[in-house]
Amino acid sequence: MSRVTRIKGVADIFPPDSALFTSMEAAARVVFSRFGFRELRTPLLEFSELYARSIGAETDVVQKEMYVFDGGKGRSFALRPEATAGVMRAYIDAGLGAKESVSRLFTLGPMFRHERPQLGRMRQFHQINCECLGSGSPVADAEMIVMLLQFLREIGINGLTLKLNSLGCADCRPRYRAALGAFLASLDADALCPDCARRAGTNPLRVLDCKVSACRELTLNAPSLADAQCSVCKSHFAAVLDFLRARSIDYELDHRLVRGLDYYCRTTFELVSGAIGAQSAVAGGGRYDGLVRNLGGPDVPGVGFACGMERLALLMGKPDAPVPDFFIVAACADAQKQAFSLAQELRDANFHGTVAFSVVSLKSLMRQAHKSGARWCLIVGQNGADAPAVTIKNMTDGSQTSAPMSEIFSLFSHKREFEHASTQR
RNA sequence: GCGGAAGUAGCUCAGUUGGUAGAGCACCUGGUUGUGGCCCAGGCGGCCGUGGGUUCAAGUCCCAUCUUUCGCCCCA
Repeated sequence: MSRVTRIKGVADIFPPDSALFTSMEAAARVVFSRFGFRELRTPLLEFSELYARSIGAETDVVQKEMYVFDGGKGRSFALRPEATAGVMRAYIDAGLGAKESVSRLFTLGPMFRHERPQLGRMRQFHQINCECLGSGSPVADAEMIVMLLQFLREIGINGLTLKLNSLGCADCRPRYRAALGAFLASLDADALCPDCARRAGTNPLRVLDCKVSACRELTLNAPSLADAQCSVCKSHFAAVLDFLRARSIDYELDHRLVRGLDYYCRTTFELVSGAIGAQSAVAGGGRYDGLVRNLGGPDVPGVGFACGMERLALLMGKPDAPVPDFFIVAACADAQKQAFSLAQELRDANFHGTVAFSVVSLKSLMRQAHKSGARWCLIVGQNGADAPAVTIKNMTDGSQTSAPMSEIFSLFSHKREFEHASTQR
């Protein structure tokens, strides 16, 4: 019989990693709610158009990486490749803009992109996402970054590099884009790498963060994005930096930090790690002031970020496996029913533990008990058939005591006394 | 879409210029033992990813193909 297989790029998350994901989600809920953020759960499925209009029809994410399929009635559906667009759609749908001046929302869950999988990059991956809609204030930008760092601290991740840049706004960025395009066109035709030669026409800003050293040298003399910005953008960015310095937050200005999603403007930021392989960006975000209006909603500004849970998990310490309170073995097949019932009584009293299923030798069962890591092993029905007795063995020091079945529950419930009594023997 | 590496026991991997398929862990049985742990012995377990080719003979050499993985690209 052929074996069923897993789709490439999707993962089964087993312990201990599943515990990492659970604790990440718990920490996100705790920290973000301190900042007044509420959890929003959006669908995994949206009309493809949503992403073309928000992320950008020409971006790699939309053109090459999105899972698109026929939704019937001539509509095209897509599995969400990121969360921001869906949150904007939900915000508009619910008319939140008319109900509150500022909306603070977070969402988390799986995203889907058809890429070649590698370390820290899956086709189904998981993100934690925060969006603050309704304020253009630099305080909102700074608060996002502060909140992100506090969340990371909460899950034990420190020492990431915060990179910052400003992309300008709808007024000044097109001017810069044109100037940069003209500069790139003035270079030798084959001076840039093939990718950049293509990008120079489609998205010249992306040439700035090409990793090929030749391209980087050529663009050293390119017009400066910072200089080209209007005074409003400049003072906005200066204010953001000011707030960060007020909290002694270290950052690096990186004028090559150009986000690949078209909707970003003004502040963009990224947190990178040198310890998790090639996919070093752990979190990224920025401001997207025109986005809601472009999707047919009110003209509200917004700022947000996303962080990749798989990449965070690579940076987190592995948690200790939970230690069960007890492990029960039946000394003979006749005792299985009593072992089964005793285990359930203990679980009703909030102990946690397991029963050995197998009917192999007692020696083998005891080996399993040791492997389980349980502090106590209860051996049922060992002392003859007449009186159902239970031997309680302390797995740490090997001491043991026997008692009738009827007394075991109270004995075990008062574990402290029992522990004390067992050391007396 | 493009590169590099790797597919052998349930798991981690050895396998010499081609010559009968190996170890450790895990599992089972027995022995030993005042921690039924540890330790010792034995047992169970393999279409050597798949399909072709060369050869008296292929895990080993050649070709194809699939899968996994690390990169490029892109992104979190």
